[in-house]
Amino acid sequence: MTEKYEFWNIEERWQGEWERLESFRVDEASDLPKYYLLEMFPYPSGRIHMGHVRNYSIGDVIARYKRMRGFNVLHPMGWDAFGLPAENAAIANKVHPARWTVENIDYMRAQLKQMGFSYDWARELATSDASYYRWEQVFFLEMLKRGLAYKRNSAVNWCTGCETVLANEQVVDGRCWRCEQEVLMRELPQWFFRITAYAEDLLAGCDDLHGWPDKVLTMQRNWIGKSIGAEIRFPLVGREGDLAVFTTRQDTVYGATFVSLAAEHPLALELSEGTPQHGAVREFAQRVKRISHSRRGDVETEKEGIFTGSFCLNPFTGENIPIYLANFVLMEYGTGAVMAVPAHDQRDFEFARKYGLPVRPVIHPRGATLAAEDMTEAYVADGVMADSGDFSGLSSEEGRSRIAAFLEERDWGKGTVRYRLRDWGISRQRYWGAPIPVVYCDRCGMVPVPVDELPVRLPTNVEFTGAGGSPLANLPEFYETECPTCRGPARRETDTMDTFVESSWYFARYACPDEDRQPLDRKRTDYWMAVDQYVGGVEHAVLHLLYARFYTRVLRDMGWLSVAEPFTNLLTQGMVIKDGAKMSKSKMNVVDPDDLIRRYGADTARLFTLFAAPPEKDLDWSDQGVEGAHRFLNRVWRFAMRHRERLAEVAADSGRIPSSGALKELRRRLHWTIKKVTDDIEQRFHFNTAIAAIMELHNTLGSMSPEDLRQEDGAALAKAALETEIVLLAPFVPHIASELWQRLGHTEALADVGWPEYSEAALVEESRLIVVQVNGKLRGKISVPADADAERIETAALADARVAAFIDGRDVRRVVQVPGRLVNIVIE
RNA sequence: GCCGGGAUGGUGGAAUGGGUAGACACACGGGACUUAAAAUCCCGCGGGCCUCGGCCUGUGCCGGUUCAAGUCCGGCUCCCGGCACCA
Repeated sequence: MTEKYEFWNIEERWQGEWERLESFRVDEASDLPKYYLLEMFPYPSGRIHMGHVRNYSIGDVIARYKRMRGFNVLHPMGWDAFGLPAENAAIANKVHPARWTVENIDYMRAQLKQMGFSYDWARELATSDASYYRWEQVFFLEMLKRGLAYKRNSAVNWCTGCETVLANEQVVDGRCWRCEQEVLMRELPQWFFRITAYAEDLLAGCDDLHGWPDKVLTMQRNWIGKSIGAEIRFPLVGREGDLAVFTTRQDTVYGATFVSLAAEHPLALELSEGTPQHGAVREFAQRVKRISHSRRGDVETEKEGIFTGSFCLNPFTGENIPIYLANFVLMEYGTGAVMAVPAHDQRDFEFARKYGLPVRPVIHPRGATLAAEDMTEAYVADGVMADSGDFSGLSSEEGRSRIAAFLEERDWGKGTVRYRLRDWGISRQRYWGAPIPVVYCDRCGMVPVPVDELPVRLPTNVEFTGAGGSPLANLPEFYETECPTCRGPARRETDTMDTFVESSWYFARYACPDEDRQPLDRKRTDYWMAVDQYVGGVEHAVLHLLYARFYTRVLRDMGWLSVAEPFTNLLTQGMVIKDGAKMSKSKMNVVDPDDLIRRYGADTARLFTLFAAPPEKDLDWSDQGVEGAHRFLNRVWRFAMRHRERLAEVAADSGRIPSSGALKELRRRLHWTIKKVTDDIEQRFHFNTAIAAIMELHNTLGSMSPEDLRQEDGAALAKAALETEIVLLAPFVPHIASELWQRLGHTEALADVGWPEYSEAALVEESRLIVVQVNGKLRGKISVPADADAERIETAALADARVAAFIDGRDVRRVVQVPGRLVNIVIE
């Protein structure tokens, strides 16, 4: 009688074994080369979903594979534990965010253990622990000292209902996502990280990230958005001062017939002072300022503006040109003022036509001349400069560099570079986040909390009502404090940090999670960093991955790390799709990992998610596909159990060349499979084709004749094939593989077994199948000895009966050979 | 609008430096075992024609390069993702 595949017992037993033996615990005292594999840590939302199963299955294959290849593999797991959902749960269910978070972590940790992922649990961390965020407060103070953290007034989304700041993602159609009240823009003092100081470095660093997908690098480059151009100062008419504008098209400056300002521009109101339109200008500016950024940023919004009543001088043409406010000019980019060139910018063109401003073409396409009256849209391409003084006749490109030089010569401006990247706003008017460690004193102003008084802990006795803004701002026990400098009364900062700050350095903390005297232990981070392979969803292509790159540079400059780039290689996995849509509660298409584990086991769940698609593509969920994966594991199990006794009688041997043809084929396939699986994992993480290859090996093994199995050499080869198959399966389905390995009589842990080697010689076939084409079309197949030379193959091809029939006496013009594969006979 | 990525059987997907298109699996059809069902095993499975040995055709569409194109080049169509009034 053969025993059944009782996955529930097997999986529980091996998970217990790995835990008991601390099988995946690592330290720095190892002679093996290090390998740091990391998957993006989860937010403890309650339970794991299929996206997690996929992400962590992919990571676990790589971790287990690298271990078998002889690496000292760091594979940690933790929790991105601060964030809004905990607070919302507190409001809705009257559960404290800390308790909600801890309970979720406990449940999800158990789920991850049930999946059999090979984490070093000794390094587990949760970002909401003071033992984690205290170090973030240390970093903050250091950044403050270096001018990398600063506070300034900034326009924010303000929900009139909840009386709180909202992230851009929380504004839906200009309304609050939760209470649906109107969202307005409001100026509030906010904390920022000066990521823009690293814009050029972050951009240049992209060129060296050869292990990242091009798609992600492109997105990062676009996000940083470098523009090379010039700053030009337009002197104000009838008063002191000037207006600085930024342009990338200084070659069009002779066509600048007005200047447009953002509503937030410091001179916006001043310039209309004392003019009849002052009231109208004020009203316009206020109206525009209140519109949320998402709505103002809409291309469809009609271009609108108002004349300020003032003029400035275009220093190139000597003309006085009007100054307008315009709703499409952004204060955050450039200088908040643009020189308007209607003939060569589509927005300025529309604006000029609407308000009757002059359109003056100063760039002509090669071999043509533009006339303002005939233009129906702006000519935005490069061309030849005209009506541009001494610069006329130059190409746009040449003109740009000449004018930039000319600006500096005359001190009218200079060539300059601008980035779209903005400083990172990290203030959140929220409870469940890391407190920003500063206090405000009436006498001393803003004072950092001294390092030895850290951490500034989150208070626990908090009411969550969902109204009246941040709970911390309503808690005198928290914000009433004394000034560290003068010991007078002071008010504590009640903003907390964006949760993206925690996830910007957790990977470094995994190197030394128990370090309690300093944030990072340079010795240990130097050993483990950078992360050799990072795995996660592509949705983090910009935010998290850019913040982490920035923060790593900051930590390097502060001396905490030696590397500039945190992640050497990046694998972005696709989404899990069912019935044509991403799995989500609202779509009612969620498959719960718990159900899957209960019905089929973790190995089946892992196998299916790895087999159904290559990692970077979206994965189409299929219940029947899961069944299929489960059936395969059953087949492997039954085969091993059925032949266990026979195989125990022989020693595994795949070196010897067996007698029968079928066995020779099995031996060749065995070695080929090792090569195929190794290459698929090593070179491109294509686990689906690796698993397919193992299935093919199993199919060949399974169709072995009873006669071959009775033979000594047959049984020895079968044993080698089965054991190799189990070892190759180990990274994918570790429980069943471990169980079978043990049942086949091995005492050594499968995780410690080395990855199998293949023999190049064993791949060579005795005879090869050569495809014969006539004029590029498949006409026959011939079998030739492996060592046959080209001449012999050609002769054999021409002699093939079917091929001869197609040639049918016609002249052979040419014969093309692909060595060992194909012959193409070209006839007239 | 700009920047990426993609389109291959009924389905998910293979084909890695142009060289047998459809590996592996799912679904489906037929058969074996069974009193029956499930499970398992075997056979078939792009389309069309067929004298059953084959023949023609086929990788979104149109054209090109090549002895040879899913793969390279030019021009389209549609789908997905990101950014989006960035001066």
